[in-house]
Amino acid sequence: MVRSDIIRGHLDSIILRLISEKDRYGYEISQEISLRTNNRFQIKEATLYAVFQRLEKKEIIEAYYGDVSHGGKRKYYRITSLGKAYLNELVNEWSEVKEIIDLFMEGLE
Amino acid sequence: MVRSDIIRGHLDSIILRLISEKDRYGYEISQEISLRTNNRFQIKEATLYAVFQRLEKKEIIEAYYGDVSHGGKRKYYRITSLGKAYLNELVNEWSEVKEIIDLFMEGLE
DNA sequence: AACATTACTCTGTCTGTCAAAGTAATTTAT
DNA sequence: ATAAATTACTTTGACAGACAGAGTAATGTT
Repeated sequence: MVRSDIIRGHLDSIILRLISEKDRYGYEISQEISLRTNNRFQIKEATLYAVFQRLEKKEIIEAYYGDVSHGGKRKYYRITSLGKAYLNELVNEWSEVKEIIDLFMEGLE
Repeated sequence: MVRSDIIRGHLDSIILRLISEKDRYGYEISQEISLRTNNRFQIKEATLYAVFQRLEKKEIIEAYYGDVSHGGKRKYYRITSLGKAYLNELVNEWSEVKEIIDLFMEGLE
């Protein structure tokens, strides 16, 4: 299980990526992250909803209410065009971050 | 220039790596980071000295005073054996983090 | 003498993450 | 039928890491 303070700062990217594939709701995203990472990383509920608030405020995502199929009322999020541009930036930033940190981590494995 | 909140959490790794090469003092580390990253990343002074305090408290590094060659009195840091083990963990953690984030970022470049 | 550079320290602030506790609806087990 | 589990979202308060800004002090340059 990876420490969350090491993933810190990349949550926007992860969540945005999932929403960019298709509209999703919170609980679904949390499940999907656990699934895709094989439980090597799990996002905490409080964190997830804090990210939503932040991204919605910046108009990177927008919300609408969906079905009440299993349990509580689902709140879906879709990515805006601003959000798509932002995600693109984040992807580029990630390659640069990898390069930079690798500069220091290489030769030690 | 990479945002610092995206490097956040990796500063211990970067700094420890530099100290593990040879004993170093703060100002030197700050210069070395700028140099190696070609100014794509610069550590802020306040942050650097905060990292030192944290790592010293955990007995991952230890300090001693050195020359007063150019300007202020230099405070050198060396890595402890505990620190070497810790750095090793951090290196492994970094490969895992890369894998995990890449899971989400791939197919978008 | 004045200024730039080297070198470290401290205080207060901001932001992201999270634990904990709560609300509410639906499904499953007894 | 009803208790328990699961699905689903929200809010509050706390904590840790990063940083701006201001300060101290010695040496080197003009």
